[in-house]
Amino acid sequence: MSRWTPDARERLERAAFELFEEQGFAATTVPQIAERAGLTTRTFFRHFADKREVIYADDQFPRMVRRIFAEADAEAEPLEVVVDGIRRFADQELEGRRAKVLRRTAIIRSDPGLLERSLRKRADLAGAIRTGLLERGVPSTTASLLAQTSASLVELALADWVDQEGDRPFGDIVAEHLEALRAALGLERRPSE
Amino acid sequence: MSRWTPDARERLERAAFELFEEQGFAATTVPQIAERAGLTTRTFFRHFADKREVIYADDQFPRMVRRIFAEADAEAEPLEVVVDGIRRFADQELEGRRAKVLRRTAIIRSDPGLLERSLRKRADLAGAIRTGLLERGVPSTTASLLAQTSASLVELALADWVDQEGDRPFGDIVAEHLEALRAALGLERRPSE
DNA sequence: GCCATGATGACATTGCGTGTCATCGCGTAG
DNA sequence: CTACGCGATGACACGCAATGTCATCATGGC
Repeated sequence: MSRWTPDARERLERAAFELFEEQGFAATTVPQIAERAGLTTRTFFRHFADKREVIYADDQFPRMVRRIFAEADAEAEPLEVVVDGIRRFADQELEGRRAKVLRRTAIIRSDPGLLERSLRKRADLAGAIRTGLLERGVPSTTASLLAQTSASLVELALADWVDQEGDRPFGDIVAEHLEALRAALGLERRPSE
Repeated sequence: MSRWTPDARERLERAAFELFEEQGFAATTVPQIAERAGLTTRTFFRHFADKREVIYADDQFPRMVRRIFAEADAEAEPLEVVVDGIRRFADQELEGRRAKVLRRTAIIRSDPGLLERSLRKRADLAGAIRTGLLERGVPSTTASLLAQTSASLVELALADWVDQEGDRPFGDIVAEHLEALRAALGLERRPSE
């Protein structure tokens, strides 16, 4: 095929994960990652904007949000669109990836800089949901609040899903947290339909 | 007094704000800030962990959270404690600072790195609220969700308060957003549609 | 067979952030 | 009054992240 083996990006990602786990994020230099991947430092930065981004190389949230709004029932309530969409996506795509998510989470939790970056990913998720809601005609303030709420639910549910002893489905955890939030806000549960 | 003029930190903060507004955040170097403040680069980093932190030198949120829980009615509902506390603090301390908040907000919005840092400040706020709620005996999940919700309300209300044409009180905006969120989450009262 | 394209290498550069030691005024013990 | 420790700063060196720029060279279309 090419002059170069064509999986440069994947090799960089693999090398980075390995080194971060072996030595820690801060102690790993970009030249080290590049060397293990058989590439140069400059090439690393052609594939990833900075050293932190390599951790999110296979971030699934943008794809999730696109699918959620692409498959959404036109009649459904805004929040149901998002929560049901999250559940469907998680059942199909997240449950089989627990090991990889665990690896990434452990690395992120070990470094303040990566924690900060994960907050940007959370904000990006909220922003994408907000955009989707706006396109459905949801008013701006409501869209922002529901998007932030959805991101909070995902964030907290993901942490619980990663830390749990058992194997409760991610979607169930999200749904339970939503009910807990409704209760804390003083709202009644919707009558079953 | 001291050998040195005793307001090094304040001088650094002033110099940084000026230079960020004159040249932009990215185009301003730490040596420039230090020079304008009559200090050295090394001293800058003794007062601020990094170049971004200088923007938050007078961050009021930690103090706000301490006061909220110190003055909280022991009987009040968790969410009311937080929202009422925010309103009281904002009425007393925020309304007079709009000009300064506007300056900071403009700088933050101009730079992706500062936006990312502001997300950490939001997370710190949520974490502090969560801790306060836990100490009041609120269950862990509820405390996390209410803390995230409170942080979202503050974040969005602050943006609206900064961008507004008029001068609606910050506390009123928070309260309105909370009602909007309740409406968006409470699906049980829907006569039609 | 020639050339545009695109990915990579090689090299230089800027600036953030840190470690380390020296300096020097101040307060305090003796 | 002197000596000493303390604390803030200066001076200097350094590693590394991140970017700009030009060269290289296989591939695929013409």
